[in-house]
Formats: sequence, C-alpha cells, structure tokens
Amino acid sequence: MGRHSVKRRVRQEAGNRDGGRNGGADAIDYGPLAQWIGFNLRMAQDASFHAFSRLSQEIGVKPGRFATLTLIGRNPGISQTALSRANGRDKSTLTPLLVDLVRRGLVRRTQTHNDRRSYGLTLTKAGEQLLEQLGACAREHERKLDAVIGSRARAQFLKTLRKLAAEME
Amino acid sequence: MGRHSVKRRVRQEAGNRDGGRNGGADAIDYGPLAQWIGFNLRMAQDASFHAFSRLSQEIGVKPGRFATLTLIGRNPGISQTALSRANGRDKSTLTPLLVDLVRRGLVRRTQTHNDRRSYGLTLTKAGEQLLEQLGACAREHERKLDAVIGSRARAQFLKTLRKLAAEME
DNA sequence: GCAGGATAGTTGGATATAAAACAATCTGTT
DNA sequence: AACAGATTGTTTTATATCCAACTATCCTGC
Repeated sequence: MGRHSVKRRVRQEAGNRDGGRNGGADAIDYGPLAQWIGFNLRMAQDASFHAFSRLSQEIGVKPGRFATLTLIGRNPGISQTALSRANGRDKSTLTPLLVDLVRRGLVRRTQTHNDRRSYGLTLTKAGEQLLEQLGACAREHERKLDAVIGSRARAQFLKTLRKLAAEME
Repeated sequence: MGRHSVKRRVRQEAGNRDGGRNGGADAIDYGPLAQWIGFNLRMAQDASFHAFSRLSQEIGVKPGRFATLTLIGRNPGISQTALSRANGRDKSTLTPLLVDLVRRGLVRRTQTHNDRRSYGLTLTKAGEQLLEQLGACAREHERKLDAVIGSRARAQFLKTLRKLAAEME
C-alpha cells in the first residue's frame, strides 16, 4: 500500500482535480461534510468496525457475532426479539445468524416457558469459551480506541454516543 | 412447592416486549458492552442514520446519495476512485450508485482529459438543485444532532470522531 | 515501440441488513 | 368459548456493501 515513488506527473492535474493517485493527502474539498456530525460519525464507525473486523477474524469469528454472544451470555434465556432490540438489529436479521451459531454449537435454543412461539437462548460451554476469547479480542480493540480518543475525552465521548443512541429517535 | 421466590427473572422479562409503553421493566444487561466505545459508536451511528433516512426519504433520495452528491458538487471533475476514497466506500459500490444518479439526470460523466479509463463527474443543474434541497435536509438533521449533543460538547466530539476516522486504520 | 506493472471502472459472488408478508400462538374482551 | 388484535420467529425480497477477478488503459524502463 505504500507508494512512495516521486512522480512528476501531478502537474497538469493539479489545476482542476487530482486523479486520486497522489500519494498521501488528496486535497479533496469536503465542504460542509467536514463539519457534519453525521458524516464523521459514519467514517469513525467504519474505521472502528474495520479495525475490529481484522482482529476478530484472527480467531475466526465475524464481528457481528460479538454483541450477540455477549448479550446472550449476560441474559440467559433471552428471546430473539428482545435480543434484536437490545443490539439494534431487525429480528429477521437474527434468524440466519442464530441458525449459524446453533449449528456451530455455541448457542442453544430451548422452548422452556409457556409461550410456544418464543425460544430461550443460552450459551453452551463452547459458546462461553469462545466469548471469553472474544472478550480478550474486544479489550484489545478498546485499548486501541482509547489510545486514539485519550483518557481525558473518553468519558464525555461515551456519554455523547449514548445520548445519541437514546435520543435520536 | 414454590422455589426461588426472589431470583432474578431475566428469563421471562427478557422475553417480554417493551414495545412502547412499558415502564422500563425490560432491564437488559448489557454487561461490558455498555462501556465499549465500539458498540456505542455503532448504536449512535445507526440512530443518526435512521433519523436522517426518514428525513431524506421525504424528498425521495436515499441517504447514501448524499455525501456522494456533495463531494461531486465540491470537486467537479472528480474521478470515481477518488470519490470512493473520499467517501470511504469501495469503488465497486459506486458503480451502480452512479449509474442511477446519471440515469436520473443528476450527475454527468464526461471523458475530458487524456485518460480514457476514467470519467470526470460533475453535477447537472438538476443535481445542483437537488443537492440544495438535500442541504436543507441535512442542516435540519444536524440541528437535531446538535440538540442532543449540546453545543458545549460538539467541538470536542467532532474532533474525536475525526481522530478515530483518521487514526484507526 | 514494447513488456511489465500500475490504475480506472465494471462485474460477480458473498454477506449483512431491513422491510413486508406470513404462520403459529398468545391475550384480552365479550 | 370465540373472536380480534398483538407478538414471535421465519421467509421473501431488496439494498448496500466488500472483495477478488476482470478488461481496458496508462505509464515507466528498456
């Protein structure tokens, strides 16, 4: 990804546009986007997601599985609908995901209580073990995030994120 | 025969709905997720995205189109690759999007300079007009975001988001 | 000029997600 | 008991996205 050869063909393009291939800073004019929370929120989320994606891939788990397993571990017996709400995803999204987690022996679905429509989700032993590995992985990710954010700003930043998630309906 | 009278009933309650008028009886345990930047970043981004989605839908434009149009408007003649980088998406994602924007007469692709591989993107008159409408829409969205964040925290919050986007690679 | 490598844009395959429609079941009112 | 409405999880359909492979073109070194 490092292209550091100094070419001198930037000249003609420098006037109007930049073909996109000048080494580092692209001199793109972001206009109002630069000031917009929405845009920067998306870019930050993307960056964080990709960084975590790389980490979790090393232990063979896709990033989306992560919050799911944590929530099941913390709320044994939770239903799919409650789970989907807790992690902010549509319930239909959860169906194939859980099929996969069950097939891999990480999650159990039991039909305990009186409601025959809903399943209760729990982690298996293997699920708990994997979750622990993932926990280490996530803590490392959080350390990276903290290093960028700085301990000074962290608390306030987190508070603002929570407010946004809660109040932007 | 009644066992465990005082035990936590997360099981049952987690399965309960909390659709609208539940007085907070749901009580999901988020465990470490509550403290994780990554998770809260995703939830905040989702909330912001959905709010904007609703707004922009009113004028018949999908939210993804927005940054794209702004960047083209600000950088007339920009190439697809440069655009994809500026906007943080893969270039292949842009292909169908631009096909649509061109078909709708909002964007023009011209083959100006000497490189026959690349197109130069510019807004049409209609594109500029639509962008202006979208601008109003986005400003309203930003007002909502600001109202939640508070003018106090805004600058610091934005700075942190930018740092994350820039340094988490 | 020409070969090898780099780059622009497209295509195809895969995944994640949402929204709407659906079947089974529960709940409340009568 | 019976019916109407709500809810649970699934299926279907559609979109957005990435990555890898591809084609066409460009550039550099010879």
